[in-house]
Amino acid sequence: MGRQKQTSVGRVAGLGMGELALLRYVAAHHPVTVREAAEAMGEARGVVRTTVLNEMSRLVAKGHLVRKRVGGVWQYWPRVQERKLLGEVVRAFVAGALGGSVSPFVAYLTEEGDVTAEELAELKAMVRELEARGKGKR
Amino acid sequence: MGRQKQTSVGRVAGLGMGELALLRYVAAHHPVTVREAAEAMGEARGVVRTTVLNEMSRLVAKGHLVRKRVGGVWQYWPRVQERKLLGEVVRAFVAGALGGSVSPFVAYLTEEGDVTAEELAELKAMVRELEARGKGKR
DNA sequence: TTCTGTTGACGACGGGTGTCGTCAGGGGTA
DNA sequence: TACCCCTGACGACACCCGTCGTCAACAGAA
Repeated sequence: MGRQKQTSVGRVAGLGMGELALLRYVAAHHPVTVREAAEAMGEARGVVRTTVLNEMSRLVAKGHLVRKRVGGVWQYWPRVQERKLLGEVVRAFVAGALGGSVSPFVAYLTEEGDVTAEELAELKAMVRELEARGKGKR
Repeated sequence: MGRQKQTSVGRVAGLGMGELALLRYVAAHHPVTVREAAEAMGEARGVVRTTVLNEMSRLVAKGHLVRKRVGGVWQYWPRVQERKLLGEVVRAFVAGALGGSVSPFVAYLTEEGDVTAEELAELKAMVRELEARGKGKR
């Protein structure tokens, strides 16, 4: 699949799209070497090894990744759990792009979100709890 | 409220944070003149008139805003409804930053989303419908 | 008509990201 | 030991976006 410009769709919390994609990959497959990540990213985004290497360095510099030398090669780990990371990302997005309102998201979910069974169960539980507590505001 | 660096938190769908904030403002108050927008943005983000003017021009160039000369001044309108715009933004975010999965978002809602009563009702309806249809996947 | 404040069009700059190419080390293998 | 492939560290560039400053065109007020 060919390269794409992919300039600025979805930057969040001090991370660019490329960095975020890479970070997600590492979070899902750690520990990871540059080679592995480069291959995955190469396939997913069509980028070269040095690009990935650079991004990983930046990620380390930004404190999102940590690395340790193992057998002559560096291996990378995410600094925080993926769940936590994405939570942060979502929070930043809601605050920054949506001005703090979750309505657009709720609308999105309602209209076309591919909600899995687990997610549905989660939502159901949330709805039940919020209703019980009468926590819905305004 | 002071200025902030606010470099890259939340870029989406070919729009920067500043542009998006401005676009939201216009969508919520159209028709709007540069002066009005500049005052609002000046207060909200601490930016100068020419900055807003520039952003509005870019937004026009990108096709997100249209303008019409009224009494010697340009007035701006959003090209699409705010609801549609934000839907697009959310879609881009989910696809780009979350890799297509809405889980992080559901988790966010569950944990700390300030869900209003209307949103809660919407979610409830959605849950009911999805359950009825057995549409939850996997 | 002349002066003054308002508008817009441009042009600039700096930083952050995406993307590479190049070059120097290091480890095995002939 | 001499060579070759794999790794990383750097340095470079192009773009986009946030932010301004400047200057010319205009519309009223005097």
